[in-house]
Amino acid sequence: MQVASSEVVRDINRRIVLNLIRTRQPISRADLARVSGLQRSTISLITEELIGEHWVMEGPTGRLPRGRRPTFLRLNDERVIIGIDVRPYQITLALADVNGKFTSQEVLATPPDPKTAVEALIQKVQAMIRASRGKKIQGIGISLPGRAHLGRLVFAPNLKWADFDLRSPLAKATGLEVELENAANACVLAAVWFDRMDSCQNLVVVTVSEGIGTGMLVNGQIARGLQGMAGEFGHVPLDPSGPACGCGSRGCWEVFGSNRAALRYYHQSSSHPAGLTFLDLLSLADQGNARAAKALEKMAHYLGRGMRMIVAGLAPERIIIIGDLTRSWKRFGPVIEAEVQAQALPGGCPPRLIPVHEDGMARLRGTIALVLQKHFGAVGEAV
Amino acid sequence: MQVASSEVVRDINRRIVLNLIRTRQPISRADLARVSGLQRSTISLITEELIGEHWVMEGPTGRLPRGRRPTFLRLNDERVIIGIDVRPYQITLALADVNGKFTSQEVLATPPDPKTAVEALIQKVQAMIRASRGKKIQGIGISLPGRAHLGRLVFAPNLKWADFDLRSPLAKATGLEVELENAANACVLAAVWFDRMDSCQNLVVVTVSEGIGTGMLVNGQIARGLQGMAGEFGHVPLDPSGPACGCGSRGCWEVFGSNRAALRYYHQSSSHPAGLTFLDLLSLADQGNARAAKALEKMAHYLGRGMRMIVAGLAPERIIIIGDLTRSWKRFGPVIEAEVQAQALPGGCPPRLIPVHEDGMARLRGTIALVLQKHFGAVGEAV
DNA sequence: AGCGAAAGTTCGAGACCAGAACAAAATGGC
DNA sequence: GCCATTTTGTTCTGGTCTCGAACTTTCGCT
Repeated sequence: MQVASSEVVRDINRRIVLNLIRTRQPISRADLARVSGLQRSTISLITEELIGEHWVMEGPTGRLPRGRRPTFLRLNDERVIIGIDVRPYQITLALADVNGKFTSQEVLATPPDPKTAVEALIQKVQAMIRASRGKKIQGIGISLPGRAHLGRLVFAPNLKWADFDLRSPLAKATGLEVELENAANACVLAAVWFDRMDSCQNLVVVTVSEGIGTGMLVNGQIARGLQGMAGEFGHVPLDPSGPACGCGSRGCWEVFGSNRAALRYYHQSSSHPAGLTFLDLLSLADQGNARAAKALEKMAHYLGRGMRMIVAGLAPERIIIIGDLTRSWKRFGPVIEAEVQAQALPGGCPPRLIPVHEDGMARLRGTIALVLQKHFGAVGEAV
Repeated sequence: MQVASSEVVRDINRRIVLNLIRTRQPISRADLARVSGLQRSTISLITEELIGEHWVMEGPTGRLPRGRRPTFLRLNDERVIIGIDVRPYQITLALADVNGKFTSQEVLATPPDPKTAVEALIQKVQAMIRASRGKKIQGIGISLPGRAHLGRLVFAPNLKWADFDLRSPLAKATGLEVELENAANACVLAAVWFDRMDSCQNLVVVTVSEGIGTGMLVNGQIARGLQGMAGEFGHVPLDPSGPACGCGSRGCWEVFGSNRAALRYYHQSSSHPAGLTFLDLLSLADQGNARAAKALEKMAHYLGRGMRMIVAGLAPERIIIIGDLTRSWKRFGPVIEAEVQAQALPGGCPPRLIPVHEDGMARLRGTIALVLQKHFGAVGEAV
């Protein structure tokens, strides 16, 4: 029940204008008025405010067949954001401007416990703050291989960290706002904010690596559920008598459809030296190894089968698939597509499957979006 | 990109006030100011407007230990809504006021084709309009055993109607706005609007009868997905080698967890005259029939197993279960609860299971809410 | 009757947007 | 070179809305 006043009107329109500048830059005030529906006078006042706060800069003047030349506006790239991608074995820190363009990046090994991790991060971030003298840092976004709620890491089986408050110490030591988000959700944010998918109100990201993670956009908002635990489709049992899963159950989707599952299928059918990676398996299959191909096909089949839950339950417009398997999409695509098509009920149309290569940037861009939405996102919304 | 102006502010506050009156009636202007945070002066202006439009009425005056007596405000029950619940074998029409209190109700057999159904409905509705002389009808809400999109019925396997535009002819003939909604979603709306569950932002309704339907509230909004097809968890295969389902797949959740499934389990283990209903089966079990009990337990087990998709995927705060099975909750509750508990991952807390007896009113109240949300719901939201 | 207290109203100030009028800047024809 | 035309961007007025203070009304209590 957030009551509205005049200032709310300005806040709403301000965010609309800021977002239009973000997505259409460079753009003139006159064009902003046309595309937003606000009066030119109002646009002038709002942009004046935004320029005064260094969110927006005046750029070069344009050129038209007739009339006064427009002065283009664009986002001020002096405002930067720190993105941190925490993964089981390495942590990446990066600095990006508000356009999501990265300017620096560094990597460190993931410490075994969260306390030393936070200490290391504080060191690195403070160094970045010193290095980026002059540029205004808007906040820190963190992507996690698990679930965070109110700043605390509450569930991260692949990271062997205990329940820990990550936000407070970082925020305190750096004086910056810190936002935590699940990795798959971060990928959703990246898609919505930087891949021009903001027209799509219902999409799901499925990340496939050691496990399977899902991030959901429902009605244009991230679905987080109670304590941020929504999206754990990876731990739904497809076969309760299947192999044990790290989560305590048996036969979870990720036990059958993850990279690890494919390796297991392969090792079952062929005794091979351990230490084989999933990328090795892809290579083997491409070199004509029938057993490797069979293992991958089995994995693809189960991946598709699990996705039926998502297709039927959420009816998303698109499903974005992220993981090393996209490197061999010719192999996986048709199998998954067939399962998804099989799920399409009469009347509904199946989602588009979009494989996205894992260059490690999706999550990082998501962390940037995480901070951006605080300033650019709709008013009541936590996107 | 809906731009804001002063009028938007009034619209927002107006809806807030209207909703506060709805949920807390009778309530004085002073209390409205206190609870909303708006100034008393503002409340006076808004309530004056609402009284002028006959949304709100002044009621009796209250009594306080000291000071001037407050004049209570309440919703004007002259504004009424027509709710229609379409089910495979019967259609219920009802008239309710804005408080969701029903004043009349009538039933007709479901015609075999949508065209004659619409004609019959038009007749009935026009009669209701004539009968409710003086009262202002706000619109028509319709609950369907299937999915509707843009006024067209697009998926209704249990109703044997083809794709058909239900909205236009009804709206045209009656001059009223017509809203269509899936039955499970209608139950969600009923819970949110009339059962004081508006504090709960994430809940799922599971309806169990011939099939299994689900309605989802995500971030306080109904999740409809592309073409309104979200919520068809009932047609996710739990076992792809299971019995065929009406949807074309095999081994869907509803093939294992519906009333029909329990009857099948029973008939497999004991040759009994056909024509046995699910309620009969419940009675048999209560009378000590071990095979009936076994069949119901199997159904309960699968119901719970399918709910793991919902628990893991959506992490709702509550799951409301509607259907005849709630009459024997002592039998079903523990089995389902066990499965749901098994799905709770460390860090997350499992949803509360709430059995709701199927008195046929949940859907009807949902149809009322469907129309109410047009006037009472948040601004941009389609709840 | 008079006082205190609470409800409800009135009124001026401030924030904001719409729309019209205006100023500025560029093009092209004469 | 000059002026009409066109487009951008600014200024100003009027209207809507909320806030907050002052005010009126209507009770109970002494």
